[in-house]
Amino acid sequence: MPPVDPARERTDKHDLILDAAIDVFAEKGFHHARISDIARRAGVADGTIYLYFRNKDDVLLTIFEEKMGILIAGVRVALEGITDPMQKVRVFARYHFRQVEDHRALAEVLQIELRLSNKFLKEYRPEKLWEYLGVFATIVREGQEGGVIRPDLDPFVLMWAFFGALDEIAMQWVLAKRRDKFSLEATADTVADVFIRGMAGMEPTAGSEPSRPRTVEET
Amino acid sequence: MPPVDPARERTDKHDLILDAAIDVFAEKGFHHARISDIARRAGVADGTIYLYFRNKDDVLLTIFEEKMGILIAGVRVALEGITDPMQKVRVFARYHFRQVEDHRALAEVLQIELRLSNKFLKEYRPEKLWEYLGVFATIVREGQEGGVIRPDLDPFVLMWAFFGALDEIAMQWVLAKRRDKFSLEATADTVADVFIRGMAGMEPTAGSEPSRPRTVEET
Amino acid sequence: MPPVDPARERTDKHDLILDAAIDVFAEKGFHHARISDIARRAGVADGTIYLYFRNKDDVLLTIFEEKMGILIAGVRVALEGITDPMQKVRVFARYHFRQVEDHRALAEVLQIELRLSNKFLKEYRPEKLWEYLGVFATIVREGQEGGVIRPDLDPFVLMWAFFGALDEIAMQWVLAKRRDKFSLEATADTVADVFIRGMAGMEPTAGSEPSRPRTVEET
Amino acid sequence: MPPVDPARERTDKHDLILDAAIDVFAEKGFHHARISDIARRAGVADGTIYLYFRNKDDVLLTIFEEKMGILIAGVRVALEGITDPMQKVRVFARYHFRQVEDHRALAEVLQIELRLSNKFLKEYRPEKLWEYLGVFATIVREGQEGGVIRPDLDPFVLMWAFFGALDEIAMQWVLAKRRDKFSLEATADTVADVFIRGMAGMEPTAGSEPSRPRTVEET
DNA sequence: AATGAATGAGCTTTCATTCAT
DNA sequence: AATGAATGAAAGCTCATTCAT
Repeated sequence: MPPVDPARERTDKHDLILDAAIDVFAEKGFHHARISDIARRAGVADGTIYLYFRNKDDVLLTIFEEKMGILIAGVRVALEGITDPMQKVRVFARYHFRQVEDHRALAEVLQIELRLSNKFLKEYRPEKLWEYLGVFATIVREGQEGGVIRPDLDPFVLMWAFFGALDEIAMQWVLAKRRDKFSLEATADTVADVFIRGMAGMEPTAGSEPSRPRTVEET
Repeated sequence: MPPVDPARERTDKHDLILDAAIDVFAEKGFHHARISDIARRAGVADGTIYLYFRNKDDVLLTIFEEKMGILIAGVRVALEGITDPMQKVRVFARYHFRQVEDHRALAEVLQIELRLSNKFLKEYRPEKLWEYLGVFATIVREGQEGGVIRPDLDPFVLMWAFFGALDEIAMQWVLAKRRDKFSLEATADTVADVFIRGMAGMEPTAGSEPSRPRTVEET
Repeated sequence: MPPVDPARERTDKHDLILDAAIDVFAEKGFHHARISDIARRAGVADGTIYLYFRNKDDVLLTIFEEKMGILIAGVRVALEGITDPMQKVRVFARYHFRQVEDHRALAEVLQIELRLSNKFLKEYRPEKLWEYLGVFATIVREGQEGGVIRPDLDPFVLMWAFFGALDEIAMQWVLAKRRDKFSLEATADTVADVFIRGMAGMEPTAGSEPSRPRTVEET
Repeated sequence: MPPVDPARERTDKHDLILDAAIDVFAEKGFHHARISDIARRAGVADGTIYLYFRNKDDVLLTIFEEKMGILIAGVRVALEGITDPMQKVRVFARYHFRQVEDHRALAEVLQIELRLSNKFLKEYRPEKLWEYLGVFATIVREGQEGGVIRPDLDPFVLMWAFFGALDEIAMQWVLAKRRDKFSLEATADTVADVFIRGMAGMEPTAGSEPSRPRTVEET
């Protein structure tokens, strides 16, 4: 008699390995993580990992692909029904930090290890990251079309800047020895607030005119 | 001045190795870089590297320590004589990107490789990074004391957010296949502008108004 | 006769696997051939192979045993009715090369792979090979008794020499990129001719004189 | 103070490894031989082997190249001053067997393991083997020009046949449990004798005319 | 009988580090 | 100080074999 649901069975082991890998990668880093570490934590034999993944790199990439897919779906759900772009920015920030808080190990892996891949797995294009960040870029564009965000700002620059801000803060939170040192939720509001005001529309503060920024004197 | 001075001689080889290491790390990544690669590029024997550095990690850490020291000194010089905190923010952003542009290999190493070293992240305290960013936190605090930055914003959160924004954009610039795809200088202004407006108090001080940021020529 | 007979069924799968193994061994070599390759080519599951054979070595050995058995039976049939020992030599050579030509993959396996297995060489006694070659030794002995082959020649030495000659030429033919480069049949005559003359007694019997060997069309 | 002769020093370790490899390959076969086996026997570390050879294959190929070079030089010296082609054949056979006798392990490696490479290292052309055998082909051609060897025999076919005969006998000698079971020297004479007579020239044995060889009846 | 998912031992190769010269 | 040959630990991956179904 076969298992109740072989597909489910397979999925279980696949996921089992991925979850073990996330923990191990987060703990020791991708390069220091051994396949045998992942296997042991997943409760399978070393060779079994190669039944589900081509190699160690493939494990990392699959983590990225699958987990980012969930993240993207999640942020879309979180934004559903919200019409105010500025409110969307706040929700995005909070959602991001919520995920970091709930999936600390995953956050570590995605933040740090993936950059390695991004750079060294030459052929790999992190489409999923672009898709996730594209959600933010779309918010910005909608805000610009709605007149609440200045149209002269490049959505892509804002996208990277916003993500970089969130990412760096998440990193510091992850690295912090006392994890409760600061509240990610409150921080989300701070960051969202600064960006919202910074991107905000055409009504410039009264009585001020931009100064020419001085050129930086090179050292 | 003849190069006979032994101390000078030593320093020369020390720097020679570090500069070679920066190039090699940037090219192949820390883990794929071999000591023999560095030695060959520096024109010394493999063993010689161990006369100047404890091990491979030490080479990376020393790069960080020494180069961040220079970076810190440089940003202080760049900010000298500027009194307006908002202007300082702009200068900081421009200075940061100028360094990235002028020292691409170093930027790659500091941005990516350093984060990869778990040793670095979990045991090593990057005091120099804190010192560099502390310059920005001080700007914020001065702005708050001067009433041009809202006092309810946490300078540390702003510091990490600002650095994260700069860092992420620098990363994208470094990763971009066509390096001239977008102007880091214009982007510096955009990011600084958003933060300046975002952090601004309700009663703006004259001269703190951002300049028109130039639009990035497509991603 | 219906194929329902279980014994017959078993034999079918047994042969199916052996034939698949011959192809795979010839293609990739014994060591590079995977059990799963053989299973796939035979259209059975990996595990099924272990129902018919003890292990991978056993597959190779069984190929040898069974195919050599057929070879031996075949050469005996080919020699049937021939009385002249010298003519038998010629027939043997032609028969051998005909088999190589008709069963190229099998020839490759028997020639090359079998020798590689140290197990085969040092623990296994290739009785079947001795039996096959024994046919030739018998021819020689009969020739010596009949006075057409010099009695001072050791039949075993001649046996190995003759087989070695045939085998080496077959190997070159198998390895040749252009398989039609030379005719194995003509070469069979040349080799047989040299051995017949070389072994001939001083007072030749009529009819033992070799035919003109055809010249090989370039190497 | 450097070693007396660094080149000599290097050569020593190079040769040390090759000689160890010959023994190990002969004992366990190429595929079952582990690099660590070779290293242990050579008295060096595993990694040292990779300072002198690219990989395991390269060790085998180098054995072939270098040892065949010596073999070729040796057979030429052995043939020096001999003018009679038939005598040359005898000397060649004796020389070959002498080498097998004196370098049993090497003979095993060259005979068996090399065929694997020959077949599977697709790009590899065993030029040295052709060069060695070419010496024999030349003898045949000279004999044909001198009228002592029938001109209708293809020198290449004879070359492979002769080598195959020697090789097979050498193999049996190597495999024989009682190594003194038969004298290679006497056997050399037998084989040479058969070939010499078999190849011999235009004076056919009196009173005999070649019969048409019957066509082999296929099984 | 048949399956094929799972196992885990086995081995080549790399490269940071050492140390005799 | 400098060299660079030598070291040897370490680990990713393969694949013959097993066994629960």
